[in-house]
Formats: sequence, structure tokens, C-alpha cells
Amino acid sequence: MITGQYRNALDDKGRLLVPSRLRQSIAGNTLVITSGLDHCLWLFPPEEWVQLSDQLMEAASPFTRRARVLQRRIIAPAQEVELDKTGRVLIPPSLKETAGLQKDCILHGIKKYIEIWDVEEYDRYLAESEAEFQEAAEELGGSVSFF
Amino acid sequence: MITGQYRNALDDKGRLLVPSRLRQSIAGNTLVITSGLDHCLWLFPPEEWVQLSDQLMEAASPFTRRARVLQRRIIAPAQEVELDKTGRVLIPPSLKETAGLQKDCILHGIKKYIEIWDVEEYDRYLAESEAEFQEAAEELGGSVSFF
DNA sequence: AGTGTGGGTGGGAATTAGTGGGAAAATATA
DNA sequence: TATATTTTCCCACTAATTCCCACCCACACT
Repeated sequence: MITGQYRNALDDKGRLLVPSRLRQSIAGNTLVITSGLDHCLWLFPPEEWVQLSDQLMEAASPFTRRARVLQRRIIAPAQEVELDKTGRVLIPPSLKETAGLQKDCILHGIKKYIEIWDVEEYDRYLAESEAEFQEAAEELGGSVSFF
Repeated sequence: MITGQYRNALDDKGRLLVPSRLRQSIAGNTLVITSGLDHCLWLFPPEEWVQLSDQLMEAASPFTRRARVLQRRIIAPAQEVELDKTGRVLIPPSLKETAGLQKDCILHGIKKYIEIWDVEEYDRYLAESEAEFQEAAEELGGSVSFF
């Protein structure tokens, strides 16, 4: 299972190290990177990507506006990337730009995939989503009990 | 059952001793640490964590805002940590930062998991939550009786 | 008081992770 | 075809992490 938060830096060539902890829960050297929600990138093991993209396509005929939006924003930008010998992936320039990546990045392991954020972007997101988080947590109080 | 309040110090390498009393109620050497509510960390035995995270993930598609907030704040920061030979865990730097841990920490045994607070942070919380505590206690009077 | 036991703390050395940069290969440009 | 530019691959350095061991202190027991 992919978890943990990490902070690594993009180098001048646009390469980003996938933390070794995360690499350990990934089989193989190939990943799929695409644009995610809230201005971040998603990095999937290929199998997971197939599952997700299939689901997206299923719900999506090219003849509904909504479907086309999803396909263009999530499916279309997807690219295969390889881990190099030291465990870095080259972030495609177009994606680097969509996510506003500068230098320092935050990586999130979310069970089955990885999210990549620009540090400042993520700070902004944290601040902006604080109220919603509190609400969501409070709501969980009703349905989630520890034991 | 995990109980008691303890005060231990983080060392320079970010290691924190889990008090032996608490260790005695934990099977195995692996724990899961993550970011909790109100600016503290939660430390779970793996089984307990699975229960909780499953409940959290139940309603969680990456395509709803609220689910993403919870995933990013609670699920993503979670990491497995090992107790070393002397019973310490290494607090991952990112979590150390989110919880504002300096040196002296308070550990709370809360039945099935452990909370970790920075001392000053906890004092502040105590002061700040005093009124709410009184209210909550008063309310309980209606429904809880000892005998 | 002396000795033993166990809990808590600190630190050194080996290893690995993370970062940067240079050379070779591939592609584009004149 | 020669030159320039980008991309890919590989190596090397530094900083951080991990593993281990040693110490100190408090308490209990003799």
C-alpha cells in the first residue's frame, strides 16, 4: 500500500525523485502520470491507471459535454513515464506547467496512487480546505466510530 | 488496553520513546502513525488502523471534494513505523512538522491508540478547550450515570 | 549502602537516499 | 554534412537515515 507524505525537489531537468519508501510499494519501473484534481498531478501504477481510465470511459460517451470534459482533462494528458536508475521520473513539461510545479514538491501516497503538488500550491490548498476538513471530520463523528 | 499520560522527549534524530507501559499493550513492533485532529499525531496498532482507514475510505472516490480532503489529511500522511530495540519510533519529518513537535511531547493512551502532542501545543489546547469541556461534561449529566 | 534490573536518552559509524552534473546519443537546424 | 540543441543515461558527491551500542538514572531487592 502506498502511503506517507514526502517533500522532494524537482531538479533543473524536470526530474523528480519518487521517495524510496513509495518505490518499495510499486512493482516495475513504469508509471502513468496525469493531471489530477485541485491542481496536482496523479501518478499511477499502470494497472491502477487502466482501472480508473476504464471506469471514466465507461461513464463517458463522447456525445455528452460532461464526458468530454473529463476525458480531455484527465485521460488525454496521461503519459507513461519510466523510473531511472536512481528512482526519478521526468515530469513532462506540459504537466509541470498545469500543476504549477516550481522546485519543491510534496508527494502524497494515497493507497493506490501518488499525488504530486507544488509546495506553495499545497499550502494554499491546506488553508483553503481547512473549514471543509473540519466539517467533514465533524460529520464523520456521526458515522465513524473507532471501535 | 492503552491508557495513561506520559511525557517524553524527542531526541535530535526525531525519535520518540513509546513508554514501556504503553508498549506492553501493543502486540508486535509495527505501528502506524498519522496526523490526527487538533494538531496532534495518532499512533495505531496496524489492525486498528486498517479498521479506521477502511471506514474513511469507504465513501472515498477521488472524484468528490470531501473525500479528497480526508484522504489528503488523514490517509496520505499515514506511515508504518517500527519500534527500535529500545522501543522508540522515528517520527517522520513531515509529521513532526504538521504536529509542531519541538522536543518535549505528551503521549496519551486512548484505549486503542496513542496520541502524541507537543507539550506547549497541548497546554494551549487545554486552555482553549476548557469551556467546551465544561459544557460537554454538563451535557453528559443527562445521559451518563455511574451506577 | 551495594548491586541488579529496566526504563529512558544520546551518539558514532555504516549504509542508503537524494541531488547535481557531465558525457554520450539522438534529434533538430543551418 | 557539419553544427547546435535537446534528451537520455550514467556516475559521483553530500546529506540523511538506519543500526547498533553505551550510558545514565531511578527504583527495588538484598
